[in-house]
Amino acid sequence: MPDVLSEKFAALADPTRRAMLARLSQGEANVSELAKPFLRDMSLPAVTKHLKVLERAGLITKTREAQWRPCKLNGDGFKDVAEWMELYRAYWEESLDRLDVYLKTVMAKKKAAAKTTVKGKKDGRQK
Amino acid sequence: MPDVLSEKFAALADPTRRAMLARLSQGEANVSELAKPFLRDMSLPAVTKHLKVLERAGLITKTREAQWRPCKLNGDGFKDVAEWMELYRAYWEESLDRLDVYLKTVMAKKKAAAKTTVKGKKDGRQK
DNA sequence: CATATATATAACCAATTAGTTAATTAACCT
DNA sequence: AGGTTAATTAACTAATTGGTTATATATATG
Repeated sequence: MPDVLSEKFAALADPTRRAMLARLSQGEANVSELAKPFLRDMSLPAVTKHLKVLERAGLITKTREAQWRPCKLNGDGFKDVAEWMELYRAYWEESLDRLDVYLKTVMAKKKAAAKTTVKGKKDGRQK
Repeated sequence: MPDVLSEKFAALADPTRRAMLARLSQGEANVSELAKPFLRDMSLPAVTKHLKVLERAGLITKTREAQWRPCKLNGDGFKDVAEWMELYRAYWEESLDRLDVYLKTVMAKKKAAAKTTVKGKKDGRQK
């Protein structure tokens, strides 16, 4: 992988790894703790590999404590991803606005329909 | 790819595709317009493939207009990615805070050092 | 209809990924 | 020293990715 950002996005493109991040957002955990929810689906070496991907991407840090390897989220590592996302905020918020507008129109129509119905016209056709 | 979010992150994990999104954030463009900056590095079918990845991930939409295929950003498609990122905002902002605190301490120390120097004590040692 | 332009598909290939099992390292505990 | 627990490394495999070239489709135009 050439650039940092691609490496991070690639690391995030896996539900197991995202679940691990979610777990780590609750606090530090060592490898076997992190592995536990996944050992039905995959082996421990697979978990080790996933953690290595997250570590190399700079999204977590792994330290040593006796035979354990406590991992924690590296908040700093999320910054450039977040920053990249910011570039597109306008676009998804715009579409939130559009949704908002759409919902308002729908509601307005429903209200109007309800009103006419109440008034006895009962012609609820749209369009 | 199983889940939507993984598909989106995977789509974003490529600098060519991110560049295409950047281009589309400036406005609609058809395939050959989008391809132009990359034709030194790759063929047109490669570009088509990248666009398909972005389209399947729901990050762009492609329409038809005669023999052209105008593409545009699908703002809506960014929402769930942004939403996922939000879950971690606290963590990267926390580390922004830590940086901020760190910088403030450094600055405070520098100022203090400068002050004592001005007062003629010229003992600028730190720590 | 013939041709040019814009784009997509097919068939293929090399590199990477996500997993496996088996073996290895490291640290602790009697 | 010997055993147990925690984690990693090695060697392998199947599936996916990102690219290729050659071919095909679709639309506009002379």
